[in-house]
Amino acid sequence: MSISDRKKKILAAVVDEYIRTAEPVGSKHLAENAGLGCSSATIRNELAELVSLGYLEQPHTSAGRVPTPMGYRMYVNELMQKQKYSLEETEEINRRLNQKLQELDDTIGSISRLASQLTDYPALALTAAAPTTIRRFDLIYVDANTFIIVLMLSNNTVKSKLVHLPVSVDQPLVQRLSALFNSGFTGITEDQITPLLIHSSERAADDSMGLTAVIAAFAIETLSEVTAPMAFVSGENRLLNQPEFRDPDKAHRLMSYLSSGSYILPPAENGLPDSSEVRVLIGPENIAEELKDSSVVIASYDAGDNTRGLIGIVGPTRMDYSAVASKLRFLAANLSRRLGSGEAPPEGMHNKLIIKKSEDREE
Amino acid sequence: MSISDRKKKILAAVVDEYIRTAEPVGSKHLAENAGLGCSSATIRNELAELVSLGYLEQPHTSAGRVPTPMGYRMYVNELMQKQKYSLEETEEINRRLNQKLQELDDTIGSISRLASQLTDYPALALTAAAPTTIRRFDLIYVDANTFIIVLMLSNNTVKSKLVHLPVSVDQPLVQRLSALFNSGFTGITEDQITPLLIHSSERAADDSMGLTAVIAAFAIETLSEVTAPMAFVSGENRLLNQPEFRDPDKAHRLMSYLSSGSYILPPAENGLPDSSEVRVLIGPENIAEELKDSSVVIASYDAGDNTRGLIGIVGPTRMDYSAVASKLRFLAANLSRRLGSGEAPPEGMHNKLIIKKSEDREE
DNA sequence: TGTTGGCACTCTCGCCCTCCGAGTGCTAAT
DNA sequence: ATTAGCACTCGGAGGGCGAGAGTGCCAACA
Repeated sequence: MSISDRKKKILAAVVDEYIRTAEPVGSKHLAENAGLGCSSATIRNELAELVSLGYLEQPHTSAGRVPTPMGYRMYVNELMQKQKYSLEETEEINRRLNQKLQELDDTIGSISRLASQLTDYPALALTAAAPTTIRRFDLIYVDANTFIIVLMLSNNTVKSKLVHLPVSVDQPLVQRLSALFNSGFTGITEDQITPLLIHSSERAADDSMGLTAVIAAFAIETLSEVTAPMAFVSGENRLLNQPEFRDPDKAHRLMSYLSSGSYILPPAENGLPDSSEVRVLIGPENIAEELKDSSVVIASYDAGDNTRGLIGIVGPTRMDYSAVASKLRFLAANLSRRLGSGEAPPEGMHNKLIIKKSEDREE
Repeated sequence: MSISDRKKKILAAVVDEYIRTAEPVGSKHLAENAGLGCSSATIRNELAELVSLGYLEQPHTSAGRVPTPMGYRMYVNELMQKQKYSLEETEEINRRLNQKLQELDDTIGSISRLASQLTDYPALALTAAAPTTIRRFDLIYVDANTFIIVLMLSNNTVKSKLVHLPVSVDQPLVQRLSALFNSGFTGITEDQITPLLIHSSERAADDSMGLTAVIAAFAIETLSEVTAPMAFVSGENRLLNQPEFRDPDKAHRLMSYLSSGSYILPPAENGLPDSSEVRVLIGPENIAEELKDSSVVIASYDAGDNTRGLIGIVGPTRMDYSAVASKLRFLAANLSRRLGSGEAPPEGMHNKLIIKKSEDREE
């Protein structure tokens, strides 16, 4: 069912105003400021209808109107004007994105921090699990009791580890193991590394000291670490800026849910949506009980290596959807461009001589 | 100046009770529950004196007494009874410590999370900067456009990185560079890697493609990363459990200070105290304005490699000093035992076949 | 001299009540 | 269909009141 054009205008004005002020908005105020050419009485009539249609509600008789989740939904779907960035803002975000990405480790954490700083809401970042294999295996002999394991993974990262041994090994054994793992353990996923495979390798290498097991364990651990979905939340405390979270208990409930790191996305979103579209989950549309009266805005980006990452912003239902959505869209698009696309990730920028470490944190 | 024995008992009782209830404590209540054999009137007299001595104060006439920072200081220095753990608790902490340390990366984060969980206050973890050098350099040739840099550091960790090149290199060059770096760049600290050194190496290696600069940049970056003091905060939201932070603004101020990651320790503590003693900073003893009416409990531990780490707990001045201090002491002692002590860190436990990943997060 | 019970006093907190104003719904006029 | 006017409603701020907790002081007592 469609509603009149003027109703839409009024609804949009109500949502905009409520987002700005967090206070129920009345007919008179609307008539004066919203610039639609009619009097407060007319608007009152329209408002009454919007209430009975379910788009608005009144906290109590004779307070102004407040959008319902359905009202927000309509706003997000049809009425919201997409925000464009000025050149300076774009510049600013880009600059900070660059800065963040230079701190190459903990990328996911930086992204979520950046998103939170930009929007002034709590942010979360997730990465999906992606099947990863070992592409290359190296063992570096250091001394009789020490060697280094170096794994090059199919996602073009390298993991390494120092191993101290209670027993001593000789260089030939290390080389033998290296060759063996390179042929037997590359190109397979974590669950293909079976005890059987380990055992047979052990015999093939003539390894009586359990080295094989140690190396295999590191391989398994590394793969499971890389494969595991990761979650990161930051800026939880920004919730306290929002009037709807002035109640410390309420704030605490949501904050500890957020930092618990266990999000439940609605089934539809579960597979980390492919499109670079921004999704909005309003109040009861969320599955998690703790989010039932909050909203979440999610964007996904191409993290390279067939993986999609996800950035989300959490806030009250009265969230500035327009601003948040466009910021998230921008961020996701840029991340995709930088991280994603094809086999060879743009290592280029890491190769440059980057000495200065940026030390800025939140605020 | 020393105070009478009974005054001390009473002061201790007041602090204990106030820590428990967060409410001013009155003479009658004290007479009935604190088990010192005298009447409320006597206690009133003593309380009045304690007030004039500066150990206690009254929020207003005819409310109970509340400890002043000076009162807490006395409590912490002399009156507080050190809490002993039951066997089960010790067991429990040990179990979780084991679990945490198995997730070998992000140790500092895990420690702070664990501390926060144990105490139910926000926790922070810091590591001091320690001079670190490169002990060994390896370059692994992958293909004409790709090689891996592997650095073994003086703190017995290994860092590695994949480098993609726009130009192609041959294996001999890579080997030449490897040898060169091994002789020229090991055993020196970050600031000894000068442009001059890089330049002369470049010529020595006959490297016309700037590879030397790339590798040197990684060395510098890695060293500065490892050397840099790190900070980590977790459980900020637990502040909201404390009645003194029911005011969202107050809570927000402190929380955002905490997550800003810039602590200022009093000069005395600045060098990360050597002793494994636990320090308590009460209210105004803190330098940072934001901490003036909160307290911080700090313990330091031997993180190996001549580095000391620091764990801190932040809470209201009415903090359960006794419990927090003993938990922190226990944690620090255990960490020292596991991480610290001498040249060869106990890698042993990492060598074991650890496959199960623990997935618990906060709460 | 130190301790105790008694008593009047003080101050906060929670409660209720009232009043004010913003905003509504309805009706009659345009 | 829109508007102006009007009576009505309801939440929130502000003021007054009473209860209760806790004190300080005093006089009596060991």
